[in-house]
Amino acid sequence: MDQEIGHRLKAIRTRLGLSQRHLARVSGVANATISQIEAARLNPTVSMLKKVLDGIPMSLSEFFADDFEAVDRIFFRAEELTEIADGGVSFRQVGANLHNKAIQLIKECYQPGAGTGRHAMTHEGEECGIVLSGRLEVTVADKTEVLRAGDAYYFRSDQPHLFRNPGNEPCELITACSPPSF
Amino acid sequence: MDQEIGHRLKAIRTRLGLSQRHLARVSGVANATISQIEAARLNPTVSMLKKVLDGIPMSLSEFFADDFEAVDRIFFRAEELTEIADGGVSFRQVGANLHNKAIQLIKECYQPGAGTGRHAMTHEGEECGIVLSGRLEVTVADKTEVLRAGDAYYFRSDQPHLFRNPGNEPCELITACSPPSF
DNA sequence: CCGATGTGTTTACTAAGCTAAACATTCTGA
DNA sequence: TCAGAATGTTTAGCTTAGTAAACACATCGG
Repeated sequence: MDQEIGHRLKAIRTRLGLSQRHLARVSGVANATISQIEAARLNPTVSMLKKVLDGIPMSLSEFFADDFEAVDRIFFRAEELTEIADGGVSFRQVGANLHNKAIQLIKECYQPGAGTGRHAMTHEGEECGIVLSGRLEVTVADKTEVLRAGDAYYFRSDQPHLFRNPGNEPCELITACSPPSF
Repeated sequence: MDQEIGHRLKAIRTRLGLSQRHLARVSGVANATISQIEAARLNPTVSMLKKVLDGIPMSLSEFFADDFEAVDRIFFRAEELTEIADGGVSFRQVGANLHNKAIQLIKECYQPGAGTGRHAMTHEGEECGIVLSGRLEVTVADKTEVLRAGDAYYFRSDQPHLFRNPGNEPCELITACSPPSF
C-alpha cells in the first residue's frame, strides 16, 4: 500500500519537474517526509498526504483515481472527452486525470478570430498538432505561419508561442503536449 | 481535514447500517480506531483508512471523490450521465459516486427482447420507475405486468424481480433505487 | 429486576509518523 | 580545480497514531 503511494507520488512529482525539497517548501512539510514516503519507509497520514498534494496542487481523489480505472483505461467515447470552453476556444481532452500521464491529447476548436491571447506562452516540454479543418495562425518565437487542413507543427514549448484563427470559419485541430501543461 | 474524514466515514457507515464494532471486525481494525477517526481525535494513516474502507468495501478515490464535486454538485449535463452498456440494456446514471447518496437515479434503455436475465434479483431497499417509451414487462414476485409510456412501478426490492422488453422497439425508462444497489 | 448483549467512548501503552539537522552525492560555473 | 548549490538520504527526537481493555450507557428477554 505505502509502496504504491510512494511510487505514485514520485511519478507525479518528477513529471512536474519538482524536487523533493521544492515540493516540501510549497506544501509546508519536511523534505525528509517526502523522501520517506516515496521510499515507502513511512505510512503517511491522510492529512499529511493532503498537505503534500496541496502543493502540486492535486486532490486526494485524483491521486487515488487510477486505483480502479484510469491506469488501464484505454478507450474513450466521444462524449467522454471532457469539454473546456474558454471564449471562442473549446478543448476536448482525452481522460480527466492528467497528473499521472505523460501526454495531454486535446481536440481544440478555435472560432473565427479567437486565439490564445495577446501574450505568448512559455513553459517546459514539447507540443505538436495537426489541423483538421479551417485555418490556424501559429507563432513560435519570431516565426509565424498559417496552417490549413492536413498541416502540422512541432516545437519545444520553452519558445514563446501563440495560436489564432485568422479565417472566417471555425478551425479544428488535434494537439498533444508532453508533459501536460494545465 | 480529519474532521471531514470523520464526518464522511460516519455518514457512509451509518447509511450502510453498520456499527463501529461490526465495521472494525470485518476490516480488521480496533473499534476504538473507528470511534476516534469519526470523532476527529485521530489523523488516520492512508493505509489505515484503506483498511477500514476495504471492509465496506469502497475505494479511496470514491471516498474522497466528493472533495471537489459530488457533495454540492446539483446539475448534470446529458453527456455527463455515465453510460453502462450490458447486452441489450444500457444505463445512464446520474452522478458517479453512489456510496454517499441515498438515491440511485438511472435512465435505462432496453433493446427489443433484452432484459435483466433469467433469474430474479433480490436485495435490500426499494425501487421504482416510469416508462418513457416502448413497452416493459415487469415481474415482481408472482405478478407480471406490461407497462407502456407513462406507466410506472414501485416495490420493495426484497421481492424477487426482473425486467424485460417484450416489444419490437427500444424501451426507455427512468428508475430510482434507494439505497443504491450497485 | 437483572444478567446479557448491543451501542459508542475513554485510557495507558507501544509502535510509528514527522521534523530538524547532518550526511552523501552530483552538477554547475567561475 | 574547487567552492557552492542543487539533489536525495539518514538519524535522533518529539509527537501522535493505533491497540487492548475498561468504561458508560442503552435495549432486550426472562
